[in-house]
Amino acid sequence: MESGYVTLEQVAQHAGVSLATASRVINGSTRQVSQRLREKVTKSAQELGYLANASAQTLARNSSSLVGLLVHDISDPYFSSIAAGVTRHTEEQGLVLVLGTTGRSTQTESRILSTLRAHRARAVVLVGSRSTDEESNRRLAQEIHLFRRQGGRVACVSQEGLPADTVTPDNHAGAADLARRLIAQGHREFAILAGPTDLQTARERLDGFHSALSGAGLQLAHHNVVHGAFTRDGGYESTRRLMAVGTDATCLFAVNDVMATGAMAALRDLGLRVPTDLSVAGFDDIPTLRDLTPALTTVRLPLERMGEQAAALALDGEPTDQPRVVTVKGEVVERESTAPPTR
Amino acid sequence: MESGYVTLEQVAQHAGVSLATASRVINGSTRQVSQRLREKVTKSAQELGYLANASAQTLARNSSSLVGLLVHDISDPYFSSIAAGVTRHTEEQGLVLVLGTTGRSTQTESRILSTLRAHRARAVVLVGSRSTDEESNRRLAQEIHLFRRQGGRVACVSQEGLPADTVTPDNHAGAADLARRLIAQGHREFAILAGPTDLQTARERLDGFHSALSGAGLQLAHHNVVHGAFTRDGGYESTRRLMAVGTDATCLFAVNDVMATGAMAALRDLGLRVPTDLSVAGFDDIPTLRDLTPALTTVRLPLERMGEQAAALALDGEPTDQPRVVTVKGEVVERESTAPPTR
DNA sequence: CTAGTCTAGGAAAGAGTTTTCCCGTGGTCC
DNA sequence: GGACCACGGGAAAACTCTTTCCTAGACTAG
Repeated sequence: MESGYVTLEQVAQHAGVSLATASRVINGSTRQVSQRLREKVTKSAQELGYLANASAQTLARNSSSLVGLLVHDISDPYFSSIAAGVTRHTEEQGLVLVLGTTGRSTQTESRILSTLRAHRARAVVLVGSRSTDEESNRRLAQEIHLFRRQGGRVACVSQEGLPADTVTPDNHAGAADLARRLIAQGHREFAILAGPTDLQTARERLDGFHSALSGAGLQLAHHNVVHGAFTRDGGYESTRRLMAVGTDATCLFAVNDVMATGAMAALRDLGLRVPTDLSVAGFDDIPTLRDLTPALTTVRLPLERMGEQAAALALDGEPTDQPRVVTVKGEVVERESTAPPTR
Repeated sequence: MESGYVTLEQVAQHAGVSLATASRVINGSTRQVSQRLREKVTKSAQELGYLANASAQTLARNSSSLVGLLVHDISDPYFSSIAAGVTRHTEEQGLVLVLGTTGRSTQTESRILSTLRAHRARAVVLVGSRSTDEESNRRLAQEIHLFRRQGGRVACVSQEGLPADTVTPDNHAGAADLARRLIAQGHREFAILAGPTDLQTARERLDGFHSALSGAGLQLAHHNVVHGAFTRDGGYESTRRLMAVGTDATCLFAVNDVMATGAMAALRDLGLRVPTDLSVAGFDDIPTLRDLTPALTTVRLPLERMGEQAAALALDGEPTDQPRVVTVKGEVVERESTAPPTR
């Protein structure tokens, strides 16, 4: 009681039983322990303030209660929403969540993954779109393989293609739905903030939007597609570039909400009104951004639920041989940031 | 290489040295190892793909590389901003961040704290205002004491009064500064969304605002102070209640930005314009909310830096006997959500 | 009544590191 | 040349659990 730690041995001694018995009582193993001893042990543990040493348990069991969560940037509301879902699920199960932020560096990602491996983490949830760079995908797949071989489980959010269970939004369909709704509003000329060229999610959304336009017999002018960072500032900057050369578009589609936010700020700074001068639409429906004015027309994704589902894929049930893929449909939400074109 | 894990013993064998030597090479202990053996060991480790078992290390060293971070709700941008700072600092040091979300329950908070204790976490950063409930504060202080006794270090953000290093915003001064600026704009009648009654941060901001008003010879009518949840929806709901009974205020101060966001939404729904019909001010200057329109007048806190500082307090240097307190000044940022009153 | 089965308890063998302690070698100083 | 020291290396203890294996006793069946 006095100094430092109370060990199970001390509890056993205090209760007058063997170490084995004490262990069986405390963690409730398969083996039975008589009511009498059971009480003695719990009472002793209580009195001494015993707290099991988690690393010793991990070492002995060769399996820990750690679950990893890898995101690009936790202060981005997209990631923090998903993180909230993952946390909820892990905490319900009494597991411990380890948060790793990669800052979009695949190197950091691999490093953290191996740290998790060192900790014998039970599972890891990878969030954030993969790049289309083959080399780094291969390296990541290798790390995942190692993680797996040690008995760890892996689930991904929004990055199909990796050898792991995945919950992914139907980016293509969502963007196509959105495009059709915008066309229905009367728009014919579109500009797109397409994000980075090497980001799968961004590409799928671009493709989906594009194919719906084609389906409606509309062209997308090359100069109306602007690439840039997948962030608020990326959206701002891309919009400035777009408007600098000028555009004939009546509607601007940013492939995610944070970019759309940047776009709206840029337009405001340029003295343009949304949606009067230009309609703006996004993708994700980030909860924190719902209070923007004008409210953003976007494609709603149940981000928190997606996090929960990913955690469930990684933690519940038995591991499967074939990677499972849960596809989440996005739902178009029309708000004030888009309106029929005035010209 | 084939099955499961590579242990240090295997590395030692492969290199033809003792376990002790291998250990000394890999972790770079105080003891010297000859260049010759050093190379042999690193080469073997490399070849075999050795990765140290973190729990075994923790057990042997009786100190882990885990750092805890406790927040109320990670999807709240206030917390995720701070979390970003904490992550940055911990990852720089090669430490592993454990994220716990308490959902504002002190019980959950204690539970997570003891889990961290079980893991021999090196430090923990507690974020989020303490309640003014004495009983739960006492329990928390007790947990902190236990954590400390095991060699763990504790730092807090925004919750002075606990026996731990703290970085805290100067809520009183910030709110008072804001009040004076608003008075200078010409406002005389204020309404306040004061948050929960038992939240220290909320109370300090209310007090600071209030004392600046008194200093200017202004009264704050009782019916113009509304209490409610510290969240966006709390702000919305409080505003609805305030407006339902009617107010003579020309300016509404919400004690944090997310509440202010809710307030603006409520006013919009009521058909009132900000700032024409009513000015609105907040506190925190949440980065994600900077794109609201009208842009929010608020008190800027360097949230990410505060997170870093807290992590630094908990990790760098030697533990001190006396709790250190770092006070962060907030800076008033005037934006479009406040304007001189029109009546 | 004996052989066989089941049960609860304990001793001890791990799990993979770190670290202490011991030993031999080689150098330095009178 | 002997006493002392510094240094690099290894054997083994320590860290705290879980779990296997063993044993003694109780019970059941024939």
